Amino acid sequence: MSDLTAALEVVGARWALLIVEQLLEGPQRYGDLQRALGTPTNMLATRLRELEAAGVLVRLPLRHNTRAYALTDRGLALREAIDALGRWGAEQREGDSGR
Amino acid sequence: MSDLTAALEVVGARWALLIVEQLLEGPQRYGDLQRALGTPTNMLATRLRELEAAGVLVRLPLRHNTRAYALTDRGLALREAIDALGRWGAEQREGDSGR
DNA sequence: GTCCATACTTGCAAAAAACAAGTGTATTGT
DNA sequence: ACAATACACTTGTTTTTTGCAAGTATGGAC
Repeated sequence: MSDLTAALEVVGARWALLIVEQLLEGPQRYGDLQRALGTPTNMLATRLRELEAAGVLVRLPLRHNTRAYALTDRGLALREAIDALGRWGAEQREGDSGR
Repeated sequence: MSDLTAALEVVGARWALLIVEQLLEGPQRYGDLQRALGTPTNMLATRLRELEAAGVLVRLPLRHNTRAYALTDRGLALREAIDALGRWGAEQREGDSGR
């Protein structure tokens, strides 16, 4: 199993990288993520559970029954990969006319 | 739609990035990819069609009924992102004992 | 106590992926 | 000429994942 396979097992599922990208802007609550990304609520709940289990993020209890999701060091370390993919995606769109 | 979303629309599907990673080592034939990655054959065919349509790779006819798949410039430009994800995946595995 | 917000869960349908088997074309061996 | 083999796929069918809609649990605010 390659290093890339190992990475994709954790963040290869749909929505996973988008959730991490959103959290790179700072800790956010469930509803914030949902509104920002448009993720179906059951998928968001599932992904957050998996990413927490993988040590990418943690739940921080706020007041009442609310909590914030925040990236761990491991999660923050995805910034480089996310930026690289984002740059590629941007280049992609520049030359769209040709396709 | 963010740049990351644009990128994931092209290479976010299962197997897509693994196929590109494999082709970073040079043009290869269908059977080579299948053996190297263990991809189900119908999925491999589907992904190759999609990646070709997206301009990530091209089919090069060899002799007879064989062809090689080779990355375009756009495909080669994924190297940075793949390397970054691979490095993250490798770090991930170093600290596995804790989970 | 009623209303609202937040953070989910549950049930079901649709889409995607995996598995298994088969097809068409050319090549090699006899 | 004919059988056996290689290559690049396609075609069903089952299983898994995703999406949609609705409902539940908890904690204030009024």
